[in-house]
Amino acid sequence: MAEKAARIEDVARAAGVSIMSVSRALRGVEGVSEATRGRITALAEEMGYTPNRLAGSLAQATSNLVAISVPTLFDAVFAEIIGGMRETLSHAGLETIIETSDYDLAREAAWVERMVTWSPAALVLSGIDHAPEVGERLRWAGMPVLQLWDVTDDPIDLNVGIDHRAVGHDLGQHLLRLGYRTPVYIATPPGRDPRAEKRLAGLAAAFAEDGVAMGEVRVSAAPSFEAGRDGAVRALALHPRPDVLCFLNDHLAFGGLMACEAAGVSVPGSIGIAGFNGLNINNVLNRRLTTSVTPRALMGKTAARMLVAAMRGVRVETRVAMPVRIEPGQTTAPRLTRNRQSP
Amino acid sequence: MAEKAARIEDVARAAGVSIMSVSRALRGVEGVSEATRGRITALAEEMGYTPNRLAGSLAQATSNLVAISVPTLFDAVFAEIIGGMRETLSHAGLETIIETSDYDLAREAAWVERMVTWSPAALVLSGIDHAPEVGERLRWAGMPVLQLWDVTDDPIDLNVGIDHRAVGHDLGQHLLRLGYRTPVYIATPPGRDPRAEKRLAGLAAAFAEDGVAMGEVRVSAAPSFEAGRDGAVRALALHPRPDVLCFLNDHLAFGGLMACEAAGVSVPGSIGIAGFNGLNINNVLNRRLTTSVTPRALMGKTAARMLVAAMRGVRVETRVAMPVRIEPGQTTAPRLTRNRQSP
DNA sequence: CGTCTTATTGTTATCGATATCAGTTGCGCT
DNA sequence: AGCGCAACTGATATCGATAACAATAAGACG
Repeated sequence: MAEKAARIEDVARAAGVSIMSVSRALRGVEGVSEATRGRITALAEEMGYTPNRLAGSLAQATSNLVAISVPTLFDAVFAEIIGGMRETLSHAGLETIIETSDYDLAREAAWVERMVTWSPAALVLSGIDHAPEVGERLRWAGMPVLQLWDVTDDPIDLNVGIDHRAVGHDLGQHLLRLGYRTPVYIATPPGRDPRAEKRLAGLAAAFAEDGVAMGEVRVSAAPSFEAGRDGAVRALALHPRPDVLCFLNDHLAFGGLMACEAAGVSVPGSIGIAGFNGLNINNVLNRRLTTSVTPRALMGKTAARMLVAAMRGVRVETRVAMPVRIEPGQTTAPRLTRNRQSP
Repeated sequence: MAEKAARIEDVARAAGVSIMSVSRALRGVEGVSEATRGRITALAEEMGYTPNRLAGSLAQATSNLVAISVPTLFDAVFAEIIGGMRETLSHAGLETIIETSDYDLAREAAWVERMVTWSPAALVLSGIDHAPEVGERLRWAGMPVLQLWDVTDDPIDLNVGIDHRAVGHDLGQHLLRLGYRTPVYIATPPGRDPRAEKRLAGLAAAFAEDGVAMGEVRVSAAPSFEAGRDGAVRALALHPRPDVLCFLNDHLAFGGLMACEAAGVSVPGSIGIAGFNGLNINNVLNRRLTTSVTPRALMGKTAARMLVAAMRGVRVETRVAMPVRIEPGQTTAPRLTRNRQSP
């Protein structure tokens, strides 16, 4: 029948001890003899007892929940970061509760407000740009807070990410070295993804250092394959025609690649294409995109480790900027010669 | 400073009423005059009071958490289903807590065991195949349970999904109609994804009904672009060479498409490619794959609505099988004529 | 052999809310 | 004026655990 779940009191009664002994025995806390601990553990197992987390968390004023906010799960990037965190966290007995903020800072702030009432063991936010009240609220909340994916000099608490501006700048220098001189940046409208704008700023700065101006094409709101395709179509119609298309990320870049192919524009023969993230779709493309490979799984793992350490009161390093490697497109080398000769 | 968060008692004291009045006022429960309710609400707002969910859930023996288990988040499919649920759930004031089981039934079972101690408002499982103890445990747990993505005649409670065997069967008939006679199924090893095996069963059955036998190629454990590519390479080496490659899903199918392209095998001129899911990568491909479009967002939304209704005690329909549409590859039509002429 | 540790176990208060039931108060009615 | 009922409001128990402290038992030691 619908037998009620066993409570700690039931186990205590069955074992003929007080509930405190059961509590101590099952948590592995000292204060019970090994003999009774064994007896209690066996009995609890047998009765199918699982402690009520709500009660336990309330009493301890802290739960085993790690609350994570990401902008979206549609982008494999955040799924991979979360995947990277997962093993370490679950190994430490922590559950993850995930929010997708859809790049909406107000929504993120409201979520933070709701989450703290769950007394999470730790809180993870994506990026370093938040609604003003968030930092204030969390700086003194008592739990470890980790800002992920972007880096800052003034983190709320812990911080693991990549320097998006530097990534953009590196890509710009890479493309300049290959001889590109008419770059266009293709992305969704600004205001949504601050990281993308930082990359653009770095990219534009790198080109500007060589006196090269960068064009911009902004497409529909959702960063999708289709957006990349549409952006590329519009970019190809520009005069003068760009010699390299820099996309917000690999998704858009792939859409752009397809558009170029459809338009009969050879890649990278007559136009270069650069993305961002190093998604594994690139591994099977016959014309690989130039991209910046972000260490997503490692970033997640590092973040999780820092969090677990911080929960235990250990705080070795609080800021980690991870390296990003530029992966050249498969056939970008030939351009170098050709362009050096005829700039 | 690190001022403690306001508790209900603080609000009560400030308003000069009992904590019960505050509780009633803020929950919108009847039993307080509109005058005092207004005063309390304003004061709570001003003091930045947010009720402690742990305490509230413990007292009510039910939380506002909806626990969702999916096999993986790397596959956009489950991210989209969750996305579809999200709006409806958050509108109803529910938080979602997500687990990725990595297709491991034991892990799913352990998670269920842990989750029920959080007194979730509802529980969502992916698929209908579970460890034996799971159904037993949940059938009498008191909370709504929804099985997602697959359908069954004997659900634990609620069920929304698609009939994978029928999907496979439909695809088989579709491909037969186009004249294909040497099909090969390319997938990861069996035992991991029961849905994929059901689709295969349906597919093979459809071909068998026309006396056509189907080949099978099994590749590395992770269902990735690379797996599809590798599978296609192996399939192309078979004798006789298959005339159509049916992949586990669109990811593998895309990898396969790239492999064919690289091998100079024209698609769909000399070989057909079929995937599953109707991911939007297909929208930008210059050679569209044949695929079965699964209504992922709608499925999520439907599931969420059924759950919310069930929580309110309303139980209109408990089983929903959603339609799946076959989307023909862009240029499969010509094959029809050609193959009919020379079978 | 009595006292002092130390290990083990139990008792009571607490976490921050909600449920239940017991007062109050005000008002309509006869 | 007296009565009854409804609308508010509050006091107390409860949810199922943990924290802090008290009590008991078992050795150690002089």
